[in-house]
Amino acid sequence: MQKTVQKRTLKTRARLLDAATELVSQGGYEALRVEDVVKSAGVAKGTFFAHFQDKDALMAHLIGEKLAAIFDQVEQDPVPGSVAELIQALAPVHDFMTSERYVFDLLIRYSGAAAITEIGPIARCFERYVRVVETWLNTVPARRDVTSELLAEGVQAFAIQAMALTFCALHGSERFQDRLDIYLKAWLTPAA
Amino acid sequence: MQKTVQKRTLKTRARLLDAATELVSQGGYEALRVEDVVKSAGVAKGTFFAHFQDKDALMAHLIGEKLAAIFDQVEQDPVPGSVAELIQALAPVHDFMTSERYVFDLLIRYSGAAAITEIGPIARCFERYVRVVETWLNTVPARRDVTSELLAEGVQAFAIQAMALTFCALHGSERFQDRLDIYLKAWLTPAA
Amino acid sequence: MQKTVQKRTLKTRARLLDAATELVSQGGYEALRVEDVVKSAGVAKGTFFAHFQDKDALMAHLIGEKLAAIFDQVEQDPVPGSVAELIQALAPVHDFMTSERYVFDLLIRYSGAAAITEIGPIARCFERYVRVVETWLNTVPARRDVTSELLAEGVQAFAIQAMALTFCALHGSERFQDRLDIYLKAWLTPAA
Amino acid sequence: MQKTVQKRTLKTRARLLDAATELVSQGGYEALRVEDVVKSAGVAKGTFFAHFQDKDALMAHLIGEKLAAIFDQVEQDPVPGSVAELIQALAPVHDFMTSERYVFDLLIRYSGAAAITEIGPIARCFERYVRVVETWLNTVPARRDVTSELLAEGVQAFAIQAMALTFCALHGSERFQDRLDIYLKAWLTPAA
DNA sequence: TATGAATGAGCGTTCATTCAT
DNA sequence: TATGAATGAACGCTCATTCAT
Repeated sequence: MQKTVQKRTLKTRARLLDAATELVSQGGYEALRVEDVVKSAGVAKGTFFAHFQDKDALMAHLIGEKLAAIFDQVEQDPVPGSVAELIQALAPVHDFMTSERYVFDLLIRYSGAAAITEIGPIARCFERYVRVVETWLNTVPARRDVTSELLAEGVQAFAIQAMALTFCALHGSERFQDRLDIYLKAWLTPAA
Repeated sequence: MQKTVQKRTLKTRARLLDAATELVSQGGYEALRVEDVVKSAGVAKGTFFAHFQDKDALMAHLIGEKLAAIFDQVEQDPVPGSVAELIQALAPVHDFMTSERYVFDLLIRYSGAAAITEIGPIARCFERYVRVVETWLNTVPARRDVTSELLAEGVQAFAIQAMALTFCALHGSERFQDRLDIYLKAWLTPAA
Repeated sequence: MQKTVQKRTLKTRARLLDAATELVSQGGYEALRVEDVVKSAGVAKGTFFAHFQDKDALMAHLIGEKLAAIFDQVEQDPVPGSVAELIQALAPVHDFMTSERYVFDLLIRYSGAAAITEIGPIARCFERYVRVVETWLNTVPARRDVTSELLAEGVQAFAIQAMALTFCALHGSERFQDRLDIYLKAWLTPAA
Repeated sequence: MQKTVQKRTLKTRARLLDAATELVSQGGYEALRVEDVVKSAGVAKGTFFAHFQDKDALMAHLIGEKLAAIFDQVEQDPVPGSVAELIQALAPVHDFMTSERYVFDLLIRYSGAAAITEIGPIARCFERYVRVVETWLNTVPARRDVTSELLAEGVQAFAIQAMALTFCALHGSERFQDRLDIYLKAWLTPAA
């Protein structure tokens, strides 16, 4: 009996997520409204909040899920052997992160966001970002005087910096990848 | 004739800003209400929106102004001679930036925010951040194989990274300055 | 389940209407403020707009309701037996219609106003006006060469004409009823 | 010197009227904004109110002017010899009056409107309407047991009734002229 | 779990009109 | 006469979230 209930619960949750995903694919993340989600899923508004703490939780779930899928793909690609290849390998991640100003802001906001007990899906993605880059640094020529983890965190910091400047009228025209390339060469390359 | 008009305009604008500043000093940025501002300034609501595009524009102005004042102060302090001193010198800036979650979010949101034609006050502050650090790098021991500007941009990137983690349940407990210290030592010190 | 919900909805709507009616009785229609209505009804502003498209919709409802009540009363009065008595019988209706310039304007504006699918409450009242007069024409001596409905529509046309002139500086002094009397005698009386 | 001033005054007034007329021809009466008028005329807002009591005064002027021009034309057309021809002859007037709901409402509102000392341009038009029809009634077969003026006023009343029903969802589909034809035949024709 | 009406605080807007210069 | 910044009182709206059923 409990299983039956759980099944129904999961089904409702799935319907909400499906509806939300569909709506996002049509109008983007920023325009997503809880009302539209529940209408599209065919449930009542209250039901939504029985499944998600709040709208941000849904948002984080959707974006986290999407990023996880992107990382899954990225990790199947060939391992980069140079800074340029590393940037290229991360391109799908960065593209998504800058696909909407709203998405970027939310990612930053939740970059470290975690409830006290549970790590949020977005925080997990940033962790994964670091983990993946850390692994790649075994094959990418880089300085060895600091830990790979620190280097990877730096890559993330520089990527965020470059992405932020993408949205800036002053620097928007400069290419994101070119900028990141300069940053990462300086960060990763051992000073001769 | 034109001057007369401008004088009145400037006076009204000043009254709005003064009122807002006073209110912020009492209740913080997040709690600021447009209605309170106009009431306190003794002007009509319509007048507010004749002076500021929207509430965010006022917010950006206030925060930009505040940061400018902080930089004015910081630039009068002794020039730092080490990474540790550099972090210390920037402390007022970072403290303000992390004083309210709301402030940090708004800063990130408007970090590159600028209408196509005019640079926003916050974007200007981030520029100044880089400029100031760039100057300091003349007296702080740092690698010289890349431009000071690039190094300064990196300092900003790492500071933002460290600040973002400040708000994170996972890393909140670690001291912001310790984290930044590690980052900047790795970034600025020439890899042997 | 559906019934339960409807009951609450109806109750809220009734509270809004009661509050509005009370406020109108104190300060008239023109002075009615949405904010006062919701405050007095003890509901949220958002709730108001969930029940009424906009302020005008409430206004139309209130005025329609009031007119309906007046007609209810009028229809219980003795059936008129002459043009003079007909005018007298309609007096409560005309009095209300000219009680406030605002009311008259709104009546005209919504006299035919109806969403494409639903007939507005005011349009319904104008229909009722014709219906009632039509009935009376059985007992009021009048020409019989045209339908009673046509005659009744004419009575309405002349009443509006006379009411409009009531608000006119040129004719305001002339008595509404005298003017209407002249019109209706000419309209209803069979030309000898 | 006084003449010079007057000339300038008239010029400014003319520019305001020209600008307003042009804007109306583009966007209709309802959408006309004082701000657009002054901008287009190249004068300050305050200047507008030095020339027109208020916006309604401009509106009344514009519409009155337009109607006067229409009557000028109408009076040059052949004198009607029947009810049908009378309706046809008035068609340009009625067309304009129903061209915009806003125009119709304003006409009704000011149908009798006149400041205590000066008759408004719209009131004048309604007077002219009656005068013109009154004249025509010499050549149109009509009852003679009441004054032509009364008959003409009735024509106006029925025209307004028919126009109002034009805007009504219930009767909008029925043709205005057919309706008016029925009304006027009953009104003008001596009851046998 | 599900329902969905109700909440609620505040933002942005409107735009004719006024008034000090 | 001309100027145009300022007025001002509502209105309409937003929309995530709550809660009684």
